[in-house]
Parts: sequence; structure tokens; C-alpha cells
Amino acid sequence: MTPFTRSVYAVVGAIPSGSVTTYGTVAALAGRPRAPRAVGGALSAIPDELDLPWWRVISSSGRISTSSIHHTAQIQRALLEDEGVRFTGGGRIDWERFEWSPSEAEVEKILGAEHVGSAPPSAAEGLRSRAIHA
DNA sequence: ACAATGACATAAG
DNA sequence: GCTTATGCCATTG
Repeated sequence: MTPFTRSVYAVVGAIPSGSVTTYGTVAALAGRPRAPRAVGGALSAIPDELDLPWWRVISSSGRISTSSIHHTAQIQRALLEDEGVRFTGGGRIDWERFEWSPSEAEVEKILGAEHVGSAPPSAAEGLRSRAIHA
């Protein structure tokens, strides 16, 4: 396991129940704003024993893009709905309602915990840069 | 070291 | 809005 992968797991583990975030946001918080794709790779390799809420990460389009034999899109949707996350008819999530909005302190705590020293609190900027419309 | 590989994101058409 | 083309980047073989 690599440092980047560990950072990704740290971020994902901090996403509270009933909320979601994107691969891009996780990447930014992990200190690599331009590596959302690599986040997907990391999530596809999560060791079961870590027990991470992988289902709270969705694509920037507000839809589920999971395609894994262990964690299917169908399972992901069921898990999210169990937490109260609702989907539109087109299978999209109401972004404004369920987006994860961690406080600055929370972000620093996450980054500090994994000492991703190169990623300053400004990484939180990435959180507000995107807007998804239903 | 190199090439291939995605649970991505965005800009175009 | 949906589809296609491009860029991106950390892993893996």
C-alpha cells in the first residue's frame, strides 16, 4: 500500500453517514487534486478488514459509477438509500442536499492524521469548486 | 524504466 | 442533457 492510497482511505473513512462526495474531492483532500482516477483505483482495492464507507463516493455527475464485482452499483445504491440518501428518477443524487461539507478543522485533522504535509488546508477549496445540477 | 489500466473530470459536438 | 474525445495520474505487470 502506498502513501497516496492510505490518504485516500483516511479521507473516505471520514465521510459521515447520509452524505456523499466525489472522487475528485477525495483526491483533492488526499493532496492530489488531479488524481480522481487514481482514487477509483484505490477504492477498488480496499481491504475488507478496513471497513470503509466506499459507497459514499460518487462521480461528479451525481451518479454511481462503481463497476466492481465485489461492490456493485446496485449494492452501493441500496447502502446509500439505507442511510437516507435519495435518488432522482434518473438515478441521480440531489447534490445540494447530500454533499459532504467538512469544516476546515475537520479537513486539517484528516490531512494531519496522515501527514500529507504537502496538502495545506487550502485543499478544502476543491470542495466548493464543483456544482451539480439535477 | 515503460506501457497499460481504470469505481474520474471536463470540454466539445 | 447525452455522447465523444482528451487530459490526468497513481498503480501494476
